[in-house]
Amino acid sequence: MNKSKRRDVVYEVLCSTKSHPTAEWIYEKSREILPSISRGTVYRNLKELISNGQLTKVEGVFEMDRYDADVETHSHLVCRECGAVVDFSPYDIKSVIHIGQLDGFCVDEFSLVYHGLCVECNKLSDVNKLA
Amino acid sequence: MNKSKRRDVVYEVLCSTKSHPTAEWIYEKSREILPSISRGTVYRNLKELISNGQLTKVEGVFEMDRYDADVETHSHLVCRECGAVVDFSPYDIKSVIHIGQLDGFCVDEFSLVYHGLCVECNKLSDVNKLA
DNA sequence: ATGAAAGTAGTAATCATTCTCAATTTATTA
DNA sequence: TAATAAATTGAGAATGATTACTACTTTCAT
Repeated sequence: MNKSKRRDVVYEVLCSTKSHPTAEWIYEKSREILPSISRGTVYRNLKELISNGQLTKVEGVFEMDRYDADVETHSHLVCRECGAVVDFSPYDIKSVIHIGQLDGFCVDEFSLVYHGLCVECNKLSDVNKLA
Repeated sequence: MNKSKRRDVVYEVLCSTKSHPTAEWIYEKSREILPSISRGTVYRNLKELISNGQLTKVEGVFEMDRYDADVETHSHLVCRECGAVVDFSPYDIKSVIHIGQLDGFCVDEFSLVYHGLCVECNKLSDVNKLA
């Protein structure tokens, strides 16, 4: 990866917020710093920074993709009304569901998705390792 | 809601599987039963069935929307390789993360999103109730 | 049976995202 | 320091899932 002013700006803009912004928001903010930057460049660099492990896409929160420079946490509190997305470090799901409360949020729904390999695909990947 | 053959077919097609299909898949299957049904009709009826509480959109799993006639469960196991989506009734997140195993799946990532109202919006909705 | 409301097919429009490509910038090597 | 190869970019076209529109059909309460 060569050095690139545009990529640096995209990354800095994302690091400057905890709001889990959309690509469009990142594009607008980046233009305040580099007015000539294009949407395509923002999208491309977001992708490259993801492959490079510097940021992640926040899935399952809104229709639009959202990005996060915090590559560690994977849990979020989402306000249905104003759209605020707040990071949360999350394990005790039982009590949250029971109490319906988390950090002042009134929680009434959750979405939990586990990602991995199913039995079949796991077998196949073992075979491929041997080959 | 009037009765509608198309809506019934869309609903039956979705009920016939546990694979959490896309709208396109539902459209193809529905055409096997009613060849004249259109994509728009499938999308519209999926939406209406959702408002009517008969099915849900599965969020945060893939790029495309997926639908599920099981309106109760909210947790899924997703295979990164073949795309299989398996229902799971899910609370003990800690042990899953620790063991990395669930129903034969090799789990290496999860995504947990809590939905609700933030403090501010909760206050506002209280105010509105009084008014 | 009849008229209003609900539903539909087909197609155009939308809109976030990706792709294309000629031009520019960066890195490498002579 | 050239010169060449590789990476990056802007602008705009293309994509593709979903939604909107519209003229026509069906449903249903009276």
